[in-house]
Amino acid sequence: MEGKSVAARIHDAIHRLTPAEKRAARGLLGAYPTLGLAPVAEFGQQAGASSATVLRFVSQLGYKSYPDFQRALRDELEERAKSPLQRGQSASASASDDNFLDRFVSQAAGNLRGTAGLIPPSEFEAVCQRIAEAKGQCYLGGGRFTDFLAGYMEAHLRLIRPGMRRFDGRPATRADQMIDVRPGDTAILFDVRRYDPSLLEAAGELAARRAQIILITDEWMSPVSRYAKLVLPCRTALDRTWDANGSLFTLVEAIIARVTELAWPIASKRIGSIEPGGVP
Amino acid sequence: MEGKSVAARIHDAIHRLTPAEKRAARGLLGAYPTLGLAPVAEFGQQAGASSATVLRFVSQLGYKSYPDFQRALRDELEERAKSPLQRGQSASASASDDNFLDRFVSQAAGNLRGTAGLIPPSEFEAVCQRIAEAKGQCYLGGGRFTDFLAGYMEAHLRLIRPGMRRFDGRPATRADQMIDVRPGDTAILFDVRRYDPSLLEAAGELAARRAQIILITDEWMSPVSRYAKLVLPCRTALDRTWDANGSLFTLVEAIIARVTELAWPIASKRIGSIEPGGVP
DNA sequence: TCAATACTGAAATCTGAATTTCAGAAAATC
DNA sequence: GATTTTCTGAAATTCAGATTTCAGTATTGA
Repeated sequence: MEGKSVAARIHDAIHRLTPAEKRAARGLLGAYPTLGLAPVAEFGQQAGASSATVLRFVSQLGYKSYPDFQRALRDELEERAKSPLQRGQSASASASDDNFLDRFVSQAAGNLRGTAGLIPPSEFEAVCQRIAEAKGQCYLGGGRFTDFLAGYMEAHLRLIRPGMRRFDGRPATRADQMIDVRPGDTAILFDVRRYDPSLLEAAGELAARRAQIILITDEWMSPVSRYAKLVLPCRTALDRTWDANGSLFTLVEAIIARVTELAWPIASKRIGSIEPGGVP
Repeated sequence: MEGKSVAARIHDAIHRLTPAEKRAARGLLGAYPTLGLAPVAEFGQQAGASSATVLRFVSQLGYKSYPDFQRALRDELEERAKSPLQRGQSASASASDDNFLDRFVSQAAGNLRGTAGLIPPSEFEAVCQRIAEAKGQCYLGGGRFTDFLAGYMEAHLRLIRPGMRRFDGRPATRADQMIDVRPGDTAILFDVRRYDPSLLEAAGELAARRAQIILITDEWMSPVSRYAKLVLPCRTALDRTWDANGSLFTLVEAIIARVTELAWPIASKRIGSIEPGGVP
């Protein structure tokens, strides 16, 4: 009884319902689930029944209160949003059936699109400008796996601006590097679940030293966000055991590209001085 | 101003928001639109802000009350439910116009799709099986930037199978590690342009020692392919100065996922012995 | 036709959620 | 480093919406 969808409960209960209650049921099924998320009075009006009737209807469904019923609807909605395959079953189902790579890739593409929706353009822009300004030092660090993203990012940004530094190795050595951190410095941290406690600690220390923290994380939001000035959350969910960090990687590349654009006057000189052939 | 989606209003307003209000904004974007349909108190708690802050956030968005804001969300939801087919075009058409991140991301998604088309399923499968078999050693290495991909891949595969080794550091030290290579070993090499001459050299050496080379490269095909048994080319083209390696990264994750699947009987034991909590 | 019963919605009540206030904390500015 | 300003959440207040009551209306069965 507990884990049943509201729609299913309606179907179970419909024969027990009185005429006015049935109107409520029909109304809800017709505008599902939005009508149920409205206040009782509106629900009633839309469905052609009184508030009292709607309430009786909801209680017939087995919910002990109207808010309780609404919570169930919200949970359902959330559930549906999370599952990656709610639309286009025919198209994607046939394509994905046999081919692992195709299926994986289309999920990754979905995460990418989701990420673009999750990050406000102005937030992205603010991050890039902060990096391109090249004021003070810019530190980078990540967790067990994400550390490689930090490394990749550093390898690129190093070419573009001075003052890039990476927290290398284990928490122990981190403390040494902290002493150099000064107010106004920037720190780019990567943290996805399961979130790294030592990184949280490091973030606290950085915040205490007035460094501005840029956090790149997943949709469940690392606790580091507490200390971060700017947060870029990425969609990483996958229908398998582990999450996928591809969206973080692409975000990193987007940042690199944008920062390069912004800092071009300086960057072009730096790059030119390294690669005598010039820039392709 | 009237007919604007809530998400759009958030994007407009986000730079005016205070830190705590931004937490509310991100919380909502992360669980859109369900969180906004919950009572203020719950919204606040979920997003890590107080009710008062959530209210201020909502009013920044231009709604004169919380119920008013919720009505807007419900209307949007209803709208979306009514027209199941014309999602996307209005959103993506206007978005790609001015928005750097969206544009970048949609190119990256295109590369992803292109990559799936470029790689024959059988080739992909062969690579994964080769790795999952776990016969002999498996070496990893890459160029200046792609080395981080090798690192990322190793960090994961290390959990799944024994015998993972990474070529660390500069060409000089590489020679040392070569002496351990035996016939039947596997080497996974990453090489995108401009192709790394030292990697080509290493590949030659590996081939001479009868190691089987798996090459992950771009669509212009590294010269290493000369020595490789299996080649996975990825689309990396971009309409800007540099190429994007996001598709390589996602390919790496796809391989990891598939290998995990194939090697599950062994992998689950290994992982269980490291993380006492077991696999999520 | 007349009870007897079930159903319904208007109005009263009452609970719980939205809103406002305010004092302390944090950040920015000088 | 001190001062001003802004930001924030806890607590008080207000208000809207959920719940209950009850009288009127429809329905059923004799």
